[in-house]
Amino acid sequence: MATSRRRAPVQERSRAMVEQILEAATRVLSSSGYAQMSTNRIADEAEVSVGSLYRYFGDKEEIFDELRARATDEIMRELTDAIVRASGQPPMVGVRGLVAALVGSLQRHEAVARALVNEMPMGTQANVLPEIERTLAQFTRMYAAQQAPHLSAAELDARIYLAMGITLNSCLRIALERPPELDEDHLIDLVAGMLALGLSA
Amino acid sequence: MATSRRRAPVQERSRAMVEQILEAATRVLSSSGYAQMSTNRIADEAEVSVGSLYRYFGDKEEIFDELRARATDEIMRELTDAIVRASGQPPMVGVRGLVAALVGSLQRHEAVARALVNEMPMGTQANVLPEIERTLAQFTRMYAAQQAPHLSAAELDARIYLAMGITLNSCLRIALERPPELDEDHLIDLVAGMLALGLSA
DNA sequence: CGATAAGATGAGTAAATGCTCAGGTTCTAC
DNA sequence: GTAGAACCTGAGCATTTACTCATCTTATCG
Repeated sequence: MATSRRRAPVQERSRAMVEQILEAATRVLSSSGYAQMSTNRIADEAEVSVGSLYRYFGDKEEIFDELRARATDEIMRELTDAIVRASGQPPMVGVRGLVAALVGSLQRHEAVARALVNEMPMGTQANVLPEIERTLAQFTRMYAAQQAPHLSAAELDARIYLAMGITLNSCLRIALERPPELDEDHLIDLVAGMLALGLSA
Repeated sequence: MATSRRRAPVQERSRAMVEQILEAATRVLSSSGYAQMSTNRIADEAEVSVGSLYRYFGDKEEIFDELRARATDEIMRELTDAIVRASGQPPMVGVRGLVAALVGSLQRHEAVARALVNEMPMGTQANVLPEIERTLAQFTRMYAAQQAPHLSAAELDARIYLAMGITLNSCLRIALERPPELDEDHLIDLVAGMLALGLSA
């Protein structure tokens, strides 16, 4: 096991420090991007020594991993909530709710989302946020099977593959870089509409 | 002008070296990604001294810029060809031709495309390959205005915004990371269909 | 040929980065 | 109170990176 030198904080003092470090990391990430997110810089920003940082994080990536894990958890929670709410509603309303939930979640985790999308080594958007994509794909498969039962399995796979990319990409763009003259709600409507049409037509 | 220390090669010898450097850079980029694409590594791979490299390229970015410029030029040429061919054909055939051309071009410039999408600092896919996106947007606007003249200007803007993201994202994914069990031509059909529908419906 | 420009070299520099460790402080439990 | 654990510090090491320059070689042309 312990391939990492990471220790778990046990006293309140150190638990607070871990939080400080993660907050500082988010700030650095947000303002300067992943490439500039060095351990020295994070320690500096957190007003903590590098040594302390390395007591609780085995290496640089573990810090980012923790940020990603936390963001993913929250997004997943909001997404599954949206899926539950969607199940009781007419198809289009449900899909729209999902898209809106995803956009909102990504906005609330801008720093991490941006880093994942723009600057992470190895990983087109397919490999980004894999947990989220899996959950989304599961819902999409169910939805498509219901709305378009005439499609073959291979056909379904192809459409889901495209729908995943389109959903993530569109939601990311709406959340992170929408030009102010375009209305957010309307863009969400359009995406939901295209997805519903593209999956079943 | 000369904010860069770059010299232009005048003898055959040095022109060949510049090519060697660019080829080596592509190889490094392809095998290890943008972050590992250091000047020392490129010089090593090209079997050329760092000093020589810096005689013809002001800094690291200029090397990548040259790769990008060359790739962009070729992709642009293929794209404008496809647009010309599209103009004589029925709408759906034209759109399909464009999508196919883009996928093919991106495949032929895998290393650069991958670097641009995955690892370049600052730039979601909207800002990637801006020249290409501009040309594509121009065509799309024309197409949509013809096929769906009833749409307001704002409505058109919103749809083009989404269509650009979807087109680039889908083409990149089809070109760079399509799972082998999904048929490329069929995916292209689906994308073209969704675009046509999404733009006018 | 001989002079000058173009080309090529690679050890070396300065800065940045990831990470360590010897040494000190604070907390906890008996 | 005191031993021992948990905690914290920051100078500094090893490595990597972008980039320079003194020095040498090759081409051009009158």
